[in-house]
Amino acid sequence: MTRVRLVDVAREAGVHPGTASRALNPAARDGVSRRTVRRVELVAQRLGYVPNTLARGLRTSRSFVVALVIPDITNPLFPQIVRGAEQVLSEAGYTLVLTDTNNDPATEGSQVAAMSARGVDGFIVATARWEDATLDDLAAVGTPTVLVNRRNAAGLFPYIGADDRRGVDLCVDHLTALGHCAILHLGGPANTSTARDRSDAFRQSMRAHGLSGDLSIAGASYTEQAGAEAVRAALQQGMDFTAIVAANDLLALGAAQALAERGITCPADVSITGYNDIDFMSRLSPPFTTVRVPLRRMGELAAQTLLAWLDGRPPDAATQVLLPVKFMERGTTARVAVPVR
Amino acid sequence: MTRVRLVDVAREAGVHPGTASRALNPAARDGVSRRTVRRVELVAQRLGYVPNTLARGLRTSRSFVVALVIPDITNPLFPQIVRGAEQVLSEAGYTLVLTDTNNDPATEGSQVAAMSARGVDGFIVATARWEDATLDDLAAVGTPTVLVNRRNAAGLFPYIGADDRRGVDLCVDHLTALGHCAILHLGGPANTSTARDRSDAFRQSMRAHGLSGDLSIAGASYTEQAGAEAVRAALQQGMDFTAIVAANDLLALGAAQALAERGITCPADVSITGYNDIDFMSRLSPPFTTVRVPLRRMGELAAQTLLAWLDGRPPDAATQVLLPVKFMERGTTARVAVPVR
DNA sequence: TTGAAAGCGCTAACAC
DNA sequence: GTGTTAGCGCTTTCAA
Repeated sequence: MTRVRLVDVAREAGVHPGTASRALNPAARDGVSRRTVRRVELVAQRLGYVPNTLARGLRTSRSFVVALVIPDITNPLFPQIVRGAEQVLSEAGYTLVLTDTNNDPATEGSQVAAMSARGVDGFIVATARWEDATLDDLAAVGTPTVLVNRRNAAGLFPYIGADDRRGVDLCVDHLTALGHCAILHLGGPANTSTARDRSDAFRQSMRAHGLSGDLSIAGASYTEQAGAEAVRAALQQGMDFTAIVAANDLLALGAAQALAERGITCPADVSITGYNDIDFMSRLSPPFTTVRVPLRRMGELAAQTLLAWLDGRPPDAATQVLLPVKFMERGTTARVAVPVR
Repeated sequence: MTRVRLVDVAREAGVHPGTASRALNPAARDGVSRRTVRRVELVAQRLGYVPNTLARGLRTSRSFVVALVIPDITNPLFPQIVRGAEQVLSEAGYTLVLTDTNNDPATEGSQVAAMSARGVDGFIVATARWEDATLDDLAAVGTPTVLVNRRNAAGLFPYIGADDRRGVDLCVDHLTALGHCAILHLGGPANTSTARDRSDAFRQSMRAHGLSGDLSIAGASYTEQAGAEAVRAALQQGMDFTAIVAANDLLALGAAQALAERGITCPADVSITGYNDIDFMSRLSPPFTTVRVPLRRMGELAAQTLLAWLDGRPPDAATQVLLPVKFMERGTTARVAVPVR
């Protein structure tokens, strides 16, 4: 693969490999005469020398590789995070390895192990579950790790997320202002912090409005299908509601679909709010009211936090960054015609 | 990072490191007694031994890493391809590094160089341009490389794509059957094979129907914005058409937007076909008629082709796989009320 | 300022 | 069958 080695450059430049190494390393260059540096650089350039990162890594035990662990790249939420992280990392000379765990904890564990064996310098994890053995292992070993999007119970790693408390507040405020009182919460899968945080926020928000926050169901995963199934079950049970606060856009889409199957239209009969504002939410039919989360920025910030750590500036373990969110009203939420009850 | 080394395992098991290495390597295990194998394996397990992939790679000059080069992960086209490739690769024990070139040839070149320095075993490239210096370099070095989605002029690498000739035929057939004669082609950026192939196909298809295939414009990139800009310019020039065959879904979306700005609605006034059938195309407002391309399958096949190569079964350089496509009529194409001209 | 030498953790050719 | 030895390409003490 890599043809030209450092030895070749050194021989050609008439210096010892050690010297050539120093000349080419910005950090060690000061101990080398300007003439030598220039000569070595010139030869390296002419020969097309490309340092072998593996060998360097073996010696320095730094690989300049960061692993990003995500649950499902086809969920439009994650490409934004990936993009933000990739940008920051590659600018800093790091390479990003992507692992898609397919939402499976076992896959996640083995992938993380494989990455560790590869000697990645650190992890950005977007798959955190509330109880997460993989993260516990990582914490035990002390591998630099930053959580993004989801956090875990242990709280041993810095976390870059969004202000879900506020996001859900905005949804509930908006719906109650439109006259809704019977609001159903369509939560995310248990064992994710996003489900917990948003569902807690929902309950508190409802109580602050003097309403019961107990009308609540949960999707088995953050997918349209799970959202549809949960709402179908709710309808079958005869739950009564005029609005739904979904914990995620895909769940909201599934909810709308389940309602449509029963001839219940949105927003005429039921108002729905989503969460995240993934691409296309604004142009679906009907367009979806949702909460915009700065996904890209989250990816960037996670990468920056990790880079600082790798650079010898470990973050306070308690670091919890909650980026501001924005309510995106798109007319999918309507005033209640006949307030229930 | 990796704490337990092979030496530790060997010492603990009372054998030489070389023996331990053989015992743990399925390929070399036959030259070792069953008892030794078992003992070494047991010790390795107990100590939690994880082989250092870097060191192994340095020695064997195989990294079991494959790089996937894509232009923009936030374009919904690519996560599908990534997913397919990732699945196949990780099942085969390979790790996937993702590089997002942000549609920039220079970035692409430097990223590929960085990956080469990392000693990746091969590349899957989804960013090919028709004239592509990076690919020429890769070909010169002989690095195993498979093209997916886009191919290049040189044709030195196997290519996994879709049957664009047929896909465009289906669009033109459909529109002409509805009475359209003045059909505009909204092509992709020059210097991509997809733009060339689809635009060639369009011209031929139109001629086969006895129509002129010369009504054609092109987007500067495969984005909504570029599509909108191109169509705005076309309208300003006073181009007359009743239908648009777009080279890509995002271009089609941009086209619809530009038309809407002028009060031209779709499909009432103008029919549009997209290409790729990215997620959500079916649920936009209006839903989009488009051509479904088996993106995920393309990723899988590209990965399989590369793996076979890395496994010593190099593909015929002329390998060009064109997977079948499917026309997705969604009512966004309407019969012409008053055929133009 | 530069050269010499050792070694990161592993594997593979060769010897016993 | 197993031990010995050499070395992948690089960096980094230690001497000179």
